[in-house]
Amino acid sequence: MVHSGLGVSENMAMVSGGWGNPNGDTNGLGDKAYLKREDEDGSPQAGSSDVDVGDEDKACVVDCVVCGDKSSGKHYGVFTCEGCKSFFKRSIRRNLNYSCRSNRECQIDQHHRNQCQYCRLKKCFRVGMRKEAVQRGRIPPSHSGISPNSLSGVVGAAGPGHIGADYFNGQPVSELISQLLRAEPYPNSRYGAPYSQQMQASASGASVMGIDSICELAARLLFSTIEWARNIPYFPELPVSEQVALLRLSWSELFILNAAQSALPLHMAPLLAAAGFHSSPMSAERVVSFMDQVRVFQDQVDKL
Amino acid sequence: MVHSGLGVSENMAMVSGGWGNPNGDTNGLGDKAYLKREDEDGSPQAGSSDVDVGDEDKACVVDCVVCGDKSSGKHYGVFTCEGCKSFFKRSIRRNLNYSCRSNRECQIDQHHRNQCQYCRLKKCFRVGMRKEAVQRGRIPPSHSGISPNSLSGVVGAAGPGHIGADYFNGQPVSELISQLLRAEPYPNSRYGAPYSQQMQASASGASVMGIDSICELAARLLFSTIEWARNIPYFPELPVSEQVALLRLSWSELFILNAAQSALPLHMAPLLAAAGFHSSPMSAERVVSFMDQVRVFQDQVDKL
DNA sequence: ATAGGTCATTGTTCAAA
DNA sequence: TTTGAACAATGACCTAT
Ligand SMILES: [Zn+2]
Ligand SMILES: [Zn+2]
Ligand SMILES: [Zn+2]
Ligand SMILES: [Zn+2]
Repeated sequence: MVHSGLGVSENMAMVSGGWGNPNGDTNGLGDKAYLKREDEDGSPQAGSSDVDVGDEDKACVVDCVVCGDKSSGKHYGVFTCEGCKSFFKRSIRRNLNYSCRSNRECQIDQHHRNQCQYCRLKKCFRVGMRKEAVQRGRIPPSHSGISPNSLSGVVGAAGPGHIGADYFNGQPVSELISQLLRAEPYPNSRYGAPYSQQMQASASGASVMGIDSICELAARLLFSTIEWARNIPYFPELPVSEQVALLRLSWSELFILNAAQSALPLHMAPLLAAAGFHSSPMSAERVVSFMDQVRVFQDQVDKL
Repeated sequence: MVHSGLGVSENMAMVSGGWGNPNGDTNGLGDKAYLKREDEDGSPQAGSSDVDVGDEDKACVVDCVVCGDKSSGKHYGVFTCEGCKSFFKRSIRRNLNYSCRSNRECQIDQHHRNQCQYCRLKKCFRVGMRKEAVQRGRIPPSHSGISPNSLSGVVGAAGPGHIGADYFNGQPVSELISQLLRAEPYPNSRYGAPYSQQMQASASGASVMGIDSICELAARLLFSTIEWARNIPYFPELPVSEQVALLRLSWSELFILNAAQSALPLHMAPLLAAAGFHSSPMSAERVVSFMDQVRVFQDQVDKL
């Protein structure tokens, strides 16, 4: 990899592109200019190659145009270091607005680049970094934040001391959370012991539940959900008609959530497989009828 | 179909999917392209894609069937862009398994194709990209590196550091290996094209094969296995009674190996699930009978 | 024409400041 | 919380058959 034409500088960007003009992008057509591998040697006429390293045999590295640190290639249009690259990306992604406590003339170099974010971003734009080259995030943030750690931290709010002053409807929030935790069913109370054991055996691949067991489990889970709702703070105070209306609207979502919490099989294949594993002989009509019900259930799941 | 009060506007569509675009999008074009409804059933032969803007009669260029970007020709069976081509190749080569953080219904277009790898690969299969077309990497001109060490133990006299000098029954080992390679069936010859595509769609979760397709596939696989045996060196020279005896003793193992090579579903659940997905009405006796056969087959698999 | 490969430039991650 | 070194993914351009 010999980048012969190393004479790239801020002047170069202005001359060659013309589209270095930042805001005026009329956006005529699909501008997927990012990733496009540009031709080196943009303008052979550049007789006055300005800052070019005169000895291309010795130094193939180019310094960061923003801060002078060692660059790791071109980023968003110009040669920059990893730091300026990440700083620029974060600033654009989150649309951050900085402010300078001085005269907005802070000098940016490797050792002072973190002194003033405003002037650092300003220099990023000045040297030609293109904000439209910053793409959007690829993988959405995995909101797996319901880890028990976070819960315990909130529940133990009495300890740290700086929380606990919040009230909701006259009750401290910590007490409401405690009520919600108490409403949470015990792991083995939802299903009878024999069913829990069957589920574990099934999960380990030893056996598969039969149709009757699955129906029984679903019924128990539904009752457990209703019992859970009756323990939610302020829920029992509602008129019964409202309680029923709320449950009718949300029972399916609650069912799926609780099933997921209990590792109940939700997919088509395991449920349908159960039909094949019935130990006692069963009428063919019963099996097919069960399958139809499973299919209807799957439609409900898909709509969530 | 309830989901009444979600109040999702087109601007907030992406946000509801779990990823909040933190700011006003910097890409100037306010495209609502993701509102476009995807249709595209499993007919890959549909040369006329849905994204044409009407001037397809004039423009010979065809857009990427997956994301709508400029396509650079047919890749793995359909017109795709370079990005989707490389993405598909990487996914198949490294056997990558993605997961969707949303409802597995992410819209794939040029600007959002990197948002969800699961849904991008799913759409690749939906539009008919064939994973068999992804080769194993550049085949070496002479002969690949099937390590002769394992064979050298049987053949004996394996000098370290040289190959090609070993003989077996008067034939060079390299020639025998070549015969074995030639005996290997082509990826698409084993099943008819429609069945291969059904298998892909099934693997991607789009649909599930029916009972008839599975039985047909099993029969084709069995015939293919016998044809393969007939091309093994020295096998045809055996007496026919010996050939039959060998096949009777090993057909089940060979069947499982070939099925694994072709990613044929082997587990109970997918097979039994097929019984629930038969589109045309079928007698209940037929379904139950199929399940019994699946159970017998599973016993054979367990004995391996 | 369509396989495969390359690698600059994007993305993300996560200790350390 | 912000920074930036390290690693992975993407895709425009290229060669081979
Ligand atoms: Zn820098
Ligand atoms: Zn400043
Ligand atoms: Zn594409
Ligand atoms: Zn998705």
